[in-house]
Amino acid sequence: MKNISKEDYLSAIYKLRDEAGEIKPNIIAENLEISPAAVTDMLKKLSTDGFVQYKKYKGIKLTAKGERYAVHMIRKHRLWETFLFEVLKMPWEKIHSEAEKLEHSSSDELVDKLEEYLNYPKFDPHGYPIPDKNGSLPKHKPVIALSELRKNDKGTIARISDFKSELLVYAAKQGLSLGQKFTVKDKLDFDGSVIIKINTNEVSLSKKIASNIFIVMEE
Amino acid sequence: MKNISKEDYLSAIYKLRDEAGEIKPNIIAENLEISPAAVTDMLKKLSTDGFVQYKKYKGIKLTAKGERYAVHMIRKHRLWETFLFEVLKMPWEKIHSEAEKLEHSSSDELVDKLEEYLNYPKFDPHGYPIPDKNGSLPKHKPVIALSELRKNDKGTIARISDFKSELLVYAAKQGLSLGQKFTVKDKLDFDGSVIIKINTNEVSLSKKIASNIFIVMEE
DNA sequence: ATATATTTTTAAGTGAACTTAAATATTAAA
DNA sequence: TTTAATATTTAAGTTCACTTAAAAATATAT
Ligand SMILES: [Mn+2]
Ligand SMILES: [Mn+2]
Ligand SMILES: [Mn+2]
Ligand SMILES: [Mn+2]
Repeated sequence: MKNISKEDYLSAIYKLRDEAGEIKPNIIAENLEISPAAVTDMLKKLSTDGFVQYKKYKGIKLTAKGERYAVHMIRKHRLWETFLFEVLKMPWEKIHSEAEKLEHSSSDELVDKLEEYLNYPKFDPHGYPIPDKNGSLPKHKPVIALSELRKNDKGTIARISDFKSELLVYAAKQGLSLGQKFTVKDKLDFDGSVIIKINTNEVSLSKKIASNIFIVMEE
Repeated sequence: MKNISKEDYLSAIYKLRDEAGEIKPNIIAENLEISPAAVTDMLKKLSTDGFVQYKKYKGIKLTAKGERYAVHMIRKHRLWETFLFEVLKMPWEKIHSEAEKLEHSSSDELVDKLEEYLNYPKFDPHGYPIPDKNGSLPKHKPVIALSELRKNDKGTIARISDFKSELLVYAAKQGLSLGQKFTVKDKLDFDGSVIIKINTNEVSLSKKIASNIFIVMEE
């Protein structure tokens, strides 16, 4: 294939399915920051190429081939992120957009060597699982959005959405980092914001922010 | 800028100037493996953007701005090559084409970190000098093509053209590697081929091959 | 159920980087 | 110096990934 644009569509569709369930052209358009018309256009191409199943006005679904390709791209992305963060020590909030470009410019051979060099990491710096060469994801405990928790629930931060660097900067400033334990002190009915306690600090997070932070519940 | 194609034109023009002296559209076309018409097209754009000085049917020259940009791209290219070879241990003959893509997909910040991680290398794995952040090239002894030497001349291999992986594979197989010392045993008037002695081995190289191997003469 | 709003698709058009074929300049040879 | 060969440019057309505006389908609200 080797086509930046198509590759990003496939990753986006794959990721949106996990998050949003049913995938509609509009969501893809928003996600990729392009017009809905462009999405329709591309869906037709991806469909003729056998990467998605697409009937107009009906749903969008990756084919087995499309899914394989998407996972493959996600693998590249996350391995690059890990390299940039762990090895080059680039800032947490910059690695995503950098990897967004590198993923399209590196051969499988290169990425496999990178994986080896990084010693087969299982999660990227934002907590997302890294698919292996065969496309299998590492086993991990189920994560849920922090916004789903209720008062007095305890958990550990496992993942933070990486698509907006502003969120990452903000999260870091609030002391939210992967592996951090916390307790939900309160949740406001009014606007859905949550107050959590991290160590001795209390931090208040808007509903939108809380829904972009994923955690593992304490049993 | 951020435009793969334009970036490759600029590097090509810069490198061709060193090798070929006067730069003509045809040479660029050959080098980039595109039609001469495409070159004319692009030269107009690069000219309006102030990267080259170009009057039709007259010569082509990089402006100061164009030269800065070209050196900048070459820096990225050579640092990536060094990383791929030294750190990831990718094969010598594959790193060039890989770097050819990566150079367009990495920010300055990333490349600066890469340089730091590599501990400020001065030459890439094929022996080309790596420009520093300011665009200055490291000091180095003058290199000349092996094809220019005469019988009994002695030298050290300092650089091997990287644009054709076949040449690199062949060179390696013949025992030609950077830093290798040799003596010219003979040079045939007939076809310009040279016979050199490396350690105890005698190797015969065609004129074309010899002209792609650069050496430092022994004083 | 009908009207209204929203989503999706179609239509038409753009800019970038190419192509091939034809026209025009330049350079080299007779 | 006229002719022939070669190099370069122009012209016209293609593909890709977009755009905006309008049309059509679907979803929602009264
Ligand atoms: Mn990411
Ligand atoms: Mn991308
Ligand atoms: Mn190279
Ligand atoms: Mn390149």
